Formats: sequence, C-alpha cells, structure tokens
Amino acid sequence: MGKAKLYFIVGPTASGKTAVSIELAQRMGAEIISADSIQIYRGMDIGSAKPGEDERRGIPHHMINVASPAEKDYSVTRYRESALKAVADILSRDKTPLVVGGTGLYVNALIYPLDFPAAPPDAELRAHWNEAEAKEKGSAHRRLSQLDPESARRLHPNDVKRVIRAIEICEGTGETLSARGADFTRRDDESLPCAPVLAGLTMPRELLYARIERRVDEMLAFGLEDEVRRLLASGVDPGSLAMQGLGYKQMASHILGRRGFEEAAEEIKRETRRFAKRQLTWFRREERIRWFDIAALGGAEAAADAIYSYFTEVRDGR
RNA sequence: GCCUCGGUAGCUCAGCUGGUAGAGCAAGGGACUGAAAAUCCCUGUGUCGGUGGUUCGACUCCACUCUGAGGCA
Repeated sequence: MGKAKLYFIVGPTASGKTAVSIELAQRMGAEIISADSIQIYRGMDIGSAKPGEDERRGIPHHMINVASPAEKDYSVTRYRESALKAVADILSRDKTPLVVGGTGLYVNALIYPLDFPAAPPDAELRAHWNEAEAKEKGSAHRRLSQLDPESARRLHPNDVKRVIRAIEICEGTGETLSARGADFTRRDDESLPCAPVLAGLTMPRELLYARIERRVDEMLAFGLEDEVRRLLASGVDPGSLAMQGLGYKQMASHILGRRGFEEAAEEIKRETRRFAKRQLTWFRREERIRWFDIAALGGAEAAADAIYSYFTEVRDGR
C-alpha cells in the first residue's frame, strides 16, 4: 500500500467543477478543499461562484471564506500551509480529500515542492520599484540584471511583477532566484503525504464561452453589483488584491462611475473568456491530468461517474 | 424597371494612378517559484461575392451575374 491519494478536479472557470465535485464527493465520501484564489475571501460569493450552503449538500468545504477581502497579504504560501493542514485533518478522520479549483498556482502548491524562497513580500520594496517603473520603464529589470542576470534573461522586462519579486528575493535572502533551480515541475514532492491524482474538466471552447456568457448574466441578475457595493462600503479598497478579481474589478469601476453597466458587463465576459483560456494553457502542460469532456459525457452526473471510476481504478492500482 | 452606393479576416472597415492584401476589436498560442481571477510574451487566421475579359500581371480596369442598402418611378 503506497501513499494516500490526493484527488483533484481542475479545469477552467464555468466548466462545471462545483456540480461535479459535489456529485463526486457524495460517491466517495469525500470532503472538498477549494483551490480558488477568490473563494477564500468572505463576502465574495456571487462573483466567485461560491457554492452556497444548500448547493454543498452537506459536503464539508475547506479553504472557502478563510480570509477577509480587506487583507493585504494573502498568498500561495498561506494557502499551501492551510490546505495541507486540511488534507491531514481529513485523512486523520479517515475521509478522502478532494481538491477542486481552477487556480493553477494553488494546485501546483499541492502537487509540487514549491519551496518558496524565504523572502516575505516587502510592500515598501514593491512600491519603490513600481514607482521607478512608472517613471522609467525597464529600470527594475536593469536592477535585476545586476543582481541575478540569469533570471533577468528569463523574465521579460515588462513582466514587472515577476521582475520585482526576483529583486525582492535577492535583496531579502542574498540568494538569487535562478540559483534555486526552476525545474520544480519535474520533481514529485516527497514531502507531501499524498500522491496526486488529477481529473480535468473540459468541453469544446464554443460551449465553454456560451456558459461563461450565461454565468456572468446570472451573476449580474443575482446582485453582483450589490455585493461589490457592500464590499466597498465595508471599507475594502478598490485597489486591493481581492478587488482585482474578475467581475469585482469591473463592477467596482462601474460603481465609481468609470464605465457604464453594459460596458462593465461586456468586459467581465471578455476577461472571463481570456481567463478560461489562460487556465487551459496552465493545466494543459500538466501531463498527469486525465481529461473528461463534460459535454460529451452528457452532464455533471455522468462526468462524476466517469471520474469516480477513474479515481477508483487508480486507487486500486488497476 | 431605372439610378446610386456597397459586397475584402469572426466583426467594423482601409487598400493611392494595376505588382496576389492590412488596421482596430474579437480570437488563437505560450510563459508562470510568497500579488496568480494577478502579471507578461508571441501570432493575421483571407478561394478580396461569382464567372469571363483586357494585361507579362487584376482586390484594383471592363462586361455579365448574384447579393445588401438607399433613391427615382
């Protein structure tokens, strides 16, 4: 008997992960761990398509509503720590953990040894270099060329966030990012208590986009605007991390009078399509994912059945 | 029925006096190590409505034809 398995359902937004995961959790007697960078925030329900109490049908959900939108410093590291704790907790109760989500980096944090450099985010340093970049494009990248030429070569000068982070690591640890080796996706994480088993949900692009369109309309009808107003009224900064989420950013912009409602709605749809495309790109390179076409299978229940038999097969080593 | 103006990329359109096409938007592909629903990089995807003709050569000129909009009757 090898390591315990850690089961995953991944896929782009609006691909039906929530419905399938709940069906599947019922069959497996599993508890769900969300891998979604927006569902972690309390009060961000409609825009993040967070499953409501009734929709969860009694299945325990972890890593949902674990942070305040006013928080400035939520990060993958925190996600990783808490999620791994949840995994351990679930296993200790002889239940099965099922990770469900579309945030690729969060998923990778659970299946790879992402031994993040011990350089915590430095708000001051980030502000400094963001300013420098605003004044003169490329200045952060020039600085990085001195500190860590190899990373500078790998990163595009316009990719300011990564360039600044690389500087942060050098200045915070005296160590370069490139010295750590960048091939973590090649290694399995021996330190993880579980072996990952991944199922991906997909469907023809056209169909996915139609679902996104419908879903955004639903969010708007269910009161996304009011939700965003509430967040802003409660003191959440429009520039905060949480408010960069899809739908939230555009709605806040509309509320602040920077664009019309229709314009905001169209923008949310377009940006969500692009996001879904990026998610697909991210997950495509993970060759361990077994893909399930939910449309071809004929819906969430059938997909849950198919994934259940796949998981069972893997578990029994067939 | 006659006249006029259109028919070029998924959409809106550009293409000067002939040298097999280009912008915006949409879209596609990719990257991703403490911001990741973030951030960034790359890419034109086309029987130029159809058929003939003139020409070394036609999206461009001519004829016919199909089709859309408007005008006159």
